[in-house]
Amino acid sequence: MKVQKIFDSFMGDSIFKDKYVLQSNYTPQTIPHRDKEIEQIASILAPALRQEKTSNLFVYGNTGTGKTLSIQYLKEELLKRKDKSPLRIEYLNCKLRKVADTEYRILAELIKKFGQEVPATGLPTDQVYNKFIEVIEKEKQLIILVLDEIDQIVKKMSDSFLYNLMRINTELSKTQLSVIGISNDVTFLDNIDPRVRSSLSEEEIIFPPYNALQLQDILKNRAEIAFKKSVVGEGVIAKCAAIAAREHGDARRALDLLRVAGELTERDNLNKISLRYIDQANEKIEKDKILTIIETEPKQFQAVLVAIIQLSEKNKERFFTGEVYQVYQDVCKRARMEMLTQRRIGDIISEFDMLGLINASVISKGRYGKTREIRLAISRQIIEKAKKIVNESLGFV
DNA sequence: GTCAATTCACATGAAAGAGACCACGGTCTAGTG
DNA sequence: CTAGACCGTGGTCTCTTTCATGTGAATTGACGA
Repeated sequence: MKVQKIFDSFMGDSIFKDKYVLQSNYTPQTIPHRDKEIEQIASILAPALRQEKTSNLFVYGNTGTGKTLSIQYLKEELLKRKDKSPLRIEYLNCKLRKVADTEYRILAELIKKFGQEVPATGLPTDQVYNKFIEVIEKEKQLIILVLDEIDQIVKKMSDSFLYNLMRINTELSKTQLSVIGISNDVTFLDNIDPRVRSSLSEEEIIFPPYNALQLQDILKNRAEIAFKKSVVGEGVIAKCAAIAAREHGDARRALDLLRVAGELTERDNLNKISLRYIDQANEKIEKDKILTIIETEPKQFQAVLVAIIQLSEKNKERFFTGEVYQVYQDVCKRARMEMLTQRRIGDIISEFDMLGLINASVISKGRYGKTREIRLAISRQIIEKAKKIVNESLGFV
């Protein structure tokens, strides 16, 4: 039986010793090549141990450069050392949908961390605000608030929330609050209120991308714990590192690559990861990412995607917003669904651009107007799969 | 030929509506003593 | 008398629509050489 075989191979020797080490939520003991940054941050945060308010800090760097990891590490260390001093460090990721992407929800989440509950909705925001202040003022303490992906806050709402947050110290009598903002987009500092900017980035630290050699180091460290001996073939780590280095030095990417390559190897019942599995892994990651995005997208978005795919199939490479809208209207008619306005479709298209499903750039065709030039950014094989998913979900056959 | 004005086809912004969700407080109802 | 059911009000949140304004260069058309 095939099933038995599959299970057998899982029961038998795995090439993994501890796969968890390669997952993104794993916190390693050491963080290679980040000593300098960690030291800098440490010296900024150190006053907290003496009950002094620390400067607000803005940490910037691409994804997978160890920002979050470093902060988490320092958080642990600080809390270890704090003795009885009333220091609290709260970490909050502002990107998590449905958890912390509005002012209200962030406050609610923070209040929850301080051990109180607020309803998910229904209260006026300023009431939640007051509640938050009340909660943190209950006892004298020093609070360091870590806001990961802080750029999302500004993107989704205005910067007024940050402004309030920066100002909140004036409303506090006992407690003091400092903020650490983590972002992978520096440009976001440019479009926020200068007052907020200057107080948020009292201190600024940049995490540069890892280069290929550093990535190799990181991978080696983890691979030793993650895999059994002599599982990782010649050059495998170097290749993972090279691919990830090409993509902005993203360590998370490199680790994913290694993990998926391992999984694929295991699935083929081999006990040594060879180079060709890295390529496979690279494809698989890309494909999975795109397909899950497509799958989870709402119907209207899928309809737009259908339109884009149809256009790219017949009408050569590039096309424009207006064309997409026309085909989209057609798609809607066939699927018997409501049509959205062109205004909205424009937004949807730019969201696709952000997701990386398409490449779109605004161009001017002079006399013939200004529009977005759109190109599908999905490879052929994935398109077929994507088409299937989307057609099914819209009820086409 | 040169130069500014024109014009297109949208982009981009702001505001506001619709519909879903929810908390809160007041009123009504039925069950209890 | 009281707990619970049932409303109405007022709040948030998301997705949209409506209205308004912006925009970059090909085209046009007037102008001067």
